[in-house]
Amino acid sequence: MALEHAILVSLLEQPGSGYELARRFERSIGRFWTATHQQIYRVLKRMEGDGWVTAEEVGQDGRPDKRSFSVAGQGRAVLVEWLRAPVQPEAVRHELAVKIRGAAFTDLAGRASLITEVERYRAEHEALLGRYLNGEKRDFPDTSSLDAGQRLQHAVLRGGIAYERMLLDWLDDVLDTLRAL
Amino acid sequence: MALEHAILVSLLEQPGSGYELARRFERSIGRFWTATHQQIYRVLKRMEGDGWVTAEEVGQDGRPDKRSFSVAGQGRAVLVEWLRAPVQPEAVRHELAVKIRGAAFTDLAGRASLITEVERYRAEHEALLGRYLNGEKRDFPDTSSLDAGQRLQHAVLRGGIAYERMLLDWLDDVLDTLRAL
DNA sequence: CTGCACATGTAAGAAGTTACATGATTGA
DNA sequence: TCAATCATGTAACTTCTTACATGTGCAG
Repeated sequence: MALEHAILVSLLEQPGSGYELARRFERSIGRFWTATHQQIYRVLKRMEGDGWVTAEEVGQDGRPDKRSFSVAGQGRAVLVEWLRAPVQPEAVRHELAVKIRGAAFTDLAGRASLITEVERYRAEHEALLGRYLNGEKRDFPDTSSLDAGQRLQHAVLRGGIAYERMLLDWLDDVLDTLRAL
Repeated sequence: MALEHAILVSLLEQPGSGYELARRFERSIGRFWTATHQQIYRVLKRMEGDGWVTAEEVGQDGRPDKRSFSVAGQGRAVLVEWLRAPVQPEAVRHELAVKIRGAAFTDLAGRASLITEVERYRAEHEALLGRYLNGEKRDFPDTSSLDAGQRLQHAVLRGGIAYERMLLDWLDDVLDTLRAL
C-alpha cells in the first residue's frame, strides 16, 4: 500500500526513471522498503495515469532513451495526506526466528547446519553494517551543515545502523544458545 | 513461503486447532511471523491434503467441536529439510521510515502531526516491550532449568526485547531530529 | 564475442488482505 | 439481550514474486 508513497518520496528527493528508481530501491530506499523493477514500472504507470507523476522523455547518447518521472502537484498532495495518517502496524516476517524455534525438532546434524547458517547470516549483516557506516561517512561527514532533508535521511540511516548492531549482538546470543544445546 | 513452516513449528511445540493457531499467531509466534485465521485455515487444509499434518475431531462440551492438528512424519521431514536451507533475504517494509524521509516535503503543521504520530507509535512499542518483559518473567523465571525448546523460545524472545529497546532509542533520536527541524 | 549495465516492459501464478458468513455458549 | 470468545470457513480482490521478453552500447 505504501510503495506509491515510497516512490513519491524518492522522486521528490530526486526525479528519475523507473530503472533509476529500481537502483535506489536496491540501495538507499530499499533499506526500509523493498521493490523490484516490475513492481516499480507497474505502479509508475498507474501513478502517471492518475496524474500523481509526470514523465519527460530524455534522449541520451550512448544509452537507451529514458522516461524521467517527477512528482506532480496532485502526487505531492497525496503524499502530504498520507503523512498525516497513522502508521499501519507492520507485518513481521522473520524467517530466522522460525528456524531457531524449529531447531528444537531436529537432530545434532540439523542444529550444526543451522549454526553454520546463522554464522553466514551474521557475516552478511556485518558486511551490511560496514556499508551503512561507509555510507554515513561519505554522505554525512559534517553533521553541522545539513538541510532538513539530509538530517531526516541521516536519522533513518542511524536507524538502520542501530538495527544491524542490535541484530549482530542478538545473533551472537543465539549462537551461544545453539552451541550450548 | 514459510507460513507452512511457522505452523509446523507451532504444532510441534503444541498440537491445536486452526483457531488456537490463530490465537498463537496473535501472541507468541506473531512476534516474528504474522498470519490471519483465513490464511491459517487455507494452509492447514493444503497441508492436510499433502499429508503434512493430521486432524483429530475433538468434541467439547460447552464449546463447538474442533479439529486438532498434529504434525505427521512427512510434515516433520519437510520442516527438517527447510531448516537446512539458507535463510531467504527478508523483504523490509518500514512505513515509518518512509514517512520520516517524506517529512522533508511537508510544512510545519505536517511535521507537527508526524511528531504526534511518532509519539503514539513509541507509546505502542513501549507497551509491547512491557508485555515482552512480563512474558519473560512469567515463562522463564528460572533460566537454569529449561529444556532445549524453551531455551530457543527464550532466545527468540530476547531478540524481540532487544529489537523493541533499539526501536525506542531510535524513536527518541527521531523525535529529537524532528523537533530540531 | 561475451558479459554487464542501461532501459522497459508483459504474463502467470502465489500469497496476502478484506469482507462476508454462520452458529454455539457464557458472562455482564 | 448484548457483547465476547470459541470455532470454521468462502469469495473477491490486491499485491507480490518469478519467469519471460527485447534491445543498445561499452569494456575486456
